[in-house]
Amino acid sequence: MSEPSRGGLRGFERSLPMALMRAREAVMAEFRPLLTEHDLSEQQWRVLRALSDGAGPRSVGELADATFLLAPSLSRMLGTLERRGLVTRSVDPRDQRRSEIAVSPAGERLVAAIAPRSEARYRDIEQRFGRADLEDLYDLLGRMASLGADASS
Amino acid sequence: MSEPSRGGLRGFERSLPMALMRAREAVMAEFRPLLTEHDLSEQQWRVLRALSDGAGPRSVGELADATFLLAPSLSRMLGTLERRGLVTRSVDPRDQRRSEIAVSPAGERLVAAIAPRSEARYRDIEQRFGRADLEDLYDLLGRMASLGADASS
DNA sequence: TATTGTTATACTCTATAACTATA
DNA sequence: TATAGTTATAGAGTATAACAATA
Repeated sequence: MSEPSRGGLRGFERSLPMALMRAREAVMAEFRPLLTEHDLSEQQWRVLRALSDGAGPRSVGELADATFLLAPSLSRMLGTLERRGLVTRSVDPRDQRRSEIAVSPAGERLVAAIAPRSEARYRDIEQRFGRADLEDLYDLLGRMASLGADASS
Repeated sequence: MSEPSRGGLRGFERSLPMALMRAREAVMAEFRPLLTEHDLSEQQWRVLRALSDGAGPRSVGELADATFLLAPSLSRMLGTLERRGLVTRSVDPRDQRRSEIAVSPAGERLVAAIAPRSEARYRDIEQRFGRADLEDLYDLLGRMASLGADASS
């Protein structure tokens, strides 16, 4: 039952990055219109979402790690979001090299405006996909994400 | 057991797009060095991989759908890959508006050079992750990808 | 001397629209 | 008149390096 070899390479359907991308695209198709409506790119939404996580302000570096954005991209984007009044930047008093990034009240209102409709989409997905299967998926994805965490080679 | 509401929004760890992205980044971290070594971007590799799928030549539109690239991006990229001698473009005789895109022999050699090391990474992932769990993951991802296929609303 | 964040630079990809040539 | 592909254009993100301020 192993895949036929095509130049020694598995079929495109068995490419793990592609399988993850196809699933992500299908999910994003549910959410993207919501973001477009509020003039937010996926990346900008990742930043706002990370900052609304309840953990409070974060440094640029921490935010970059959490959102998979490079520091220079993030730095420029924070300028844009700051000019739109959605986030604030302030110097960390304990280490003046650091910036503390936080969501502004206007940013919180924007997130609060999107949240209920986002959650409605989640309920819809959960209903169509099945709650238990969704839990399994989160579990497997979490394990896959931490695969390399202990790689020694 | 439901997540605490943060402005009505689930925590960042329970974001499905982010869970998919974290998993994909972890997987790509295994493969990216291999591509960089051969001066291929992720997107270029997707195209070569799709074309090496055993199904033979494809139109630009079919390729765009398969790789999640927009036609203009793909069109420019095919020019690059053609100049590098990795793909060929020829007019479909039955419909002269269409281009038939195929991998060249040099492209096949490049894929064949990458394939064994790629497959070795897969074996490593399968070993660390577990074969059965990997099957489950593929299965769930496939179902998630086809979620919207029958959406009526 | 190392780290944090920003700026500089070049390139790739995204996204939309306009255009060419076929159908 | 519609479709397939390309070209044009603007903008956003990726990636590296260089830089300023601070530690």
